[in-house]
Amino acid sequence: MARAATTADAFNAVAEPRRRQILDLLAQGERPVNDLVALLGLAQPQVSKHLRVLREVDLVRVRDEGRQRLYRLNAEPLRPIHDWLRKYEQVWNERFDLMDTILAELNEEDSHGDD
Amino acid sequence: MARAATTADAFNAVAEPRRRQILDLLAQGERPVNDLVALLGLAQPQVSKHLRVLREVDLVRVRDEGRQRLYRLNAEPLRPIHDWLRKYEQVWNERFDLMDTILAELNEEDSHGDD
DNA sequence: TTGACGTATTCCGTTATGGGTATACGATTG
DNA sequence: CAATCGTATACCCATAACGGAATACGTCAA
Repeated sequence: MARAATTADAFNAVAEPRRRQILDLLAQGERPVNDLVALLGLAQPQVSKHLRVLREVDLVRVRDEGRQRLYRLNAEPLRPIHDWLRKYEQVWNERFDLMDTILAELNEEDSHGDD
Repeated sequence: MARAATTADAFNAVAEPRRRQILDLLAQGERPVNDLVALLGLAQPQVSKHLRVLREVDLVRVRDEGRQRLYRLNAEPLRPIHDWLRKYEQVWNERFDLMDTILAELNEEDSHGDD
C-alpha cells in the first residue's frame, strides 16, 4: 500500500487551493468551464480535471446547455467538514494557548538549561 | 512541476483521516505518542510522521517530559478553515439544491429524450 | 555504563496527484 | 458534410505523500 484514497472525499477535494477558488467562483452563480478558465488563469484541461474531482464528491453539479457545460455549486458536502470543525470552535475561543505558551517556555528553559 | 506543496497548510493536514483522528483524541487532552499508537492501532513511526505534519502547521504542540513527548491540540489553525466554510453555511441552508434537482431532472430528460 | 524504553528519522517502494500537451468527442454553425 | 467551438479524456512526467521496516537518538533505570 502507498497512500490512502485521497480525492475521494470533500475534505481532500477542498484541500486543493485551486478547487477552493473554483467553489468560491461558483458560489456567485452558475458558470461555463471557459469562464472559470479565464478567471483562474489555468489551462482548460486542468480546470476540467479539478471540476471532475469536485463532481465526484458532489460539490458541483453540471448542466448541459448546447456545447457548454454549466457548473453550479452544491455546498451540501461541506457540511460534514463544518460539523467536524465545530467541535474545535470552543477550543480556540478558550485560552488554552496561554497554557501552551507557558508550557512551551518551560520547555525552552529546559532545553538550553545545560549547554 | 508536479503537485503544489500539499501538507503545508491546515487544509491538507486535516484532509488525512488519521490526522483528524489524532486531533480528535488530543481534543480530550494531552497524550504521549504511545497512547496514540495504541488508540489508533497504527505503527509508531506512522503516528510520529502524522504528528510531524500536524506540528508543521501548528495544529499540535509538544512538551517533553522525560523520555515521553506529550502532544497537545492547538485548534487555532482550524479557524481559517472554519471561516472559509462559513460562507457556504447559508448556501446549504437555502434550498438551492431544490433548483439543482429540477435542473438535473430536466437534464436527464434531455439526455434520454431521444434514444 | 549498559540496557531498555519512547520517539523521531531515514530509506524504500508504491501510488496518485497535478501540470502540460495532444487529442477525442459532442454540439453548433455554415 | 465540414469546420469550429467547448469541454473531457488520455498520456507523460515529476514529485509528494503514505505505509513498512530498520535504525538513530535521547532519557531513564539498574
